[in-house]
Amino acid sequence: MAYWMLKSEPDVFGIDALQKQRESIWDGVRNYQARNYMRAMQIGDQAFFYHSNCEVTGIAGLCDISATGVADPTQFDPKSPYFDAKSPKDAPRWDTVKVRFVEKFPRVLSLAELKDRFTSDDLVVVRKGNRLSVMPVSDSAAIRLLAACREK
DNA sequence: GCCAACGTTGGC
DNA sequence: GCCAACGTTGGC
Repeated sequence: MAYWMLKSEPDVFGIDALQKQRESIWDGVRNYQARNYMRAMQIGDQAFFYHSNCEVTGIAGLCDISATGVADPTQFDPKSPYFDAKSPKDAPRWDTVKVRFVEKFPRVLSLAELKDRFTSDDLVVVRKGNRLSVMPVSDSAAIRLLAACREK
């Protein structure tokens, strides 16, 4: 089982929304590196849920991957901001995964704390200028992260 | 294939 | 709102 980190703006879709819905398609990713990571995901992998662009940025919860190889429907929807006219219907350019809620942490582990406790080699998300919305997390970093996230 | 211009992300 | 970082686009 592998670990990942998924970034989202909580005003658009945050850990509370996922908890309510239980499961959701992770749509709207339009970056090839991020897509390639999603293509490498396996059912049962776990992903840290990171809140970006908000009051307290940091890790808010945990989810797992419940489906892989899902074509992102927004790429074919002309009304969607994520519409991609160049994506062939028979070979969708943007596929994604479904995620399931696992847990919400007692508090958000802030970016400042992450920078305190982890180096950019441990965790891509603390790297300055990092804009990737889907990132791998090594097993060893994931174990340490889980423990840190569950502290009160 | 290079690179400048431009748009977007995201922390602060 | 500012700005650094970075991806994409398009002219050449």
